[in-house]
Amino acid sequence: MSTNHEIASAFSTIADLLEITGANAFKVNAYRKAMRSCEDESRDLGRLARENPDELATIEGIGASTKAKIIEFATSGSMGELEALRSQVPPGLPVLLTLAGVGPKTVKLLWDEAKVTSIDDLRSAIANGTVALIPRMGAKTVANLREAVAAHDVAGSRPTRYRLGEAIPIAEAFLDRLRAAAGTVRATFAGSARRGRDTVGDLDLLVSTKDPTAAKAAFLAAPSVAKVLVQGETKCAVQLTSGLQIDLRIVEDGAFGAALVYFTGSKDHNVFLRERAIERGMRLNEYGLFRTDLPADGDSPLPLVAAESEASIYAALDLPLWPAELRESHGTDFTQQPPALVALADIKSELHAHTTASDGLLTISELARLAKARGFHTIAVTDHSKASAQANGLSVERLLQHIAAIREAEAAVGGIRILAGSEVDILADGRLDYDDSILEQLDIVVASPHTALRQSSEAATARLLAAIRHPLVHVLGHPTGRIIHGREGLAPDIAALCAAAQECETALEINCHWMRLDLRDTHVRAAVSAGCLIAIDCDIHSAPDADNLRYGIATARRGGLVASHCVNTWDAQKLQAWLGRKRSSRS
DNA sequence: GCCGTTTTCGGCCCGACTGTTTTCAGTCG
Repeated sequence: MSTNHEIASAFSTIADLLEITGANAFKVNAYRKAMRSCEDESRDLGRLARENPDELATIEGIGASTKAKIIEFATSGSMGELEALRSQVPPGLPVLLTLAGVGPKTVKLLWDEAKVTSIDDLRSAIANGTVALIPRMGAKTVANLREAVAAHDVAGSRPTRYRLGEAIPIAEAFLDRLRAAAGTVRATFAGSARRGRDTVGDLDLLVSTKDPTAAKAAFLAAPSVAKVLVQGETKCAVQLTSGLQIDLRIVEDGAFGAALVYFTGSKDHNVFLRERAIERGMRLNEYGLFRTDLPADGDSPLPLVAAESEASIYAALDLPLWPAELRESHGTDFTQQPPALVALADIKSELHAHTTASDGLLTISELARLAKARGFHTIAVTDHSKASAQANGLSVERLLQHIAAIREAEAAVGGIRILAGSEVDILADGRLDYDDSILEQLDIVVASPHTALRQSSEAATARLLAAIRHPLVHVLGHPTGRIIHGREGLAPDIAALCAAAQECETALEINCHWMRLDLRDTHVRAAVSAGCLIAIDCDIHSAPDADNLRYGIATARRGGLVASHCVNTWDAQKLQAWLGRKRSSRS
């Protein structure tokens, strides 16, 4: 676990323990906000605390107290406050907060009234009737608790997050159902999926309709629904057989924009918008933006200012419309004009793709036709190098034959530039898997780490810096090698990589596969602020992989990337010039 | 605990649904 995650986790635990002990709710919130900021910070907080501690207080949500705790953790490896709280609360108690429908008040009640200090205690107390004797614990609540404990036994205590590429297709299947329902006007997904986060805790769907009953019925009747969690007039929630929760909000079409703002979040961004509304004598909720500063007129409704579109609401709050992917709290000044983010339609080339020569499923020609069909002017064939034996990596002899085959295919297919390239392994010590004399014969070199992905941060930094600075390397492929929910990957000094990449004009890759998304959003933000070039590539092994582009775009947008710094948006001439320039600058 | 061109003290978003109650507390997003 990275230092940032350890610190975030400590703040999260402090928040949980404070909540159970009945501390001020705003204090609890402050720790939760500090937790999110630590998770989203691209710099290493341990290093920052030791080398430049004053910087800590400039991070959104970090003040004097949390700054001191970060420094304490960085120097001593623990937090006194956390240990003190732990001594007051039985260790098995915070886990109860993960039970569905159980919050801090319920945990405290169970602890005080039934001496429950763990899931096992709760299970026994339900079974022997102790829980039913507690005030406000009716039959229904006890049954819900029993069910929550059973669900916990199946799923484990960790709330599962779902990878974006797993969740989006499910969302779209539900949207198809909703759009087919009578009366539906608009339907879309919102929440963290719309913000393009690499994983989502649940899915949030929004529908505007003239027939709420039909929308609700279509939603609840979906075949993958295992359990209905909530069903009201405007709000429903279900759990799928996979465990994924889907929330649906039903509104009139006139309120679609307000509901979309509310349901897209982030939570912190909603708070920001609502506070800004208050400052201007208005109130923002999911139904619209309303004036509250006019003389009260009995029971008449508040005058509506804006509701039908997101743009109208932002405009009425004197704000430019911010793209969903940037609606997070990173100390962003939302009164400023947002960057013109790179979009799917801007992408004109794919620079990382495999063929049957190594571990891909497509031939060179099939790959080229796929890229051509997408309107790309260039596709790079970058099969694995010899060290990736498990991926049928190419020996030098096979690579040379492959280059010739690529030239032939380019002539045969026509109408698209096919670059002869390689995804060359970066060996553990930073050397590349082919000699320079071989690499020189290629049009493009993507250098990627595939092995030794557990080496130290220092070793990883040195290894990747060597590749970035290598004069024959154009792109650093999936720089950390992480697999979401699979492996952590390398933890290099991202700032150092970005500085070198900017200097050498080496592009850092955003690998679009939803299991990778590497670089991740926080890294892209660091790369963007360093002025780096970014490659957004699908690492195509089979035709459907090309559809992952949207996930890489989402990650790029979260990082604030504009088209001009994304090499895949360049026209063929500019791309070619960059590929050649790197070579000619070789000393 | 954080934050600040009206504030260094006194605020801190807003509403739906559920279950248990006869008006509301707790949870969730």
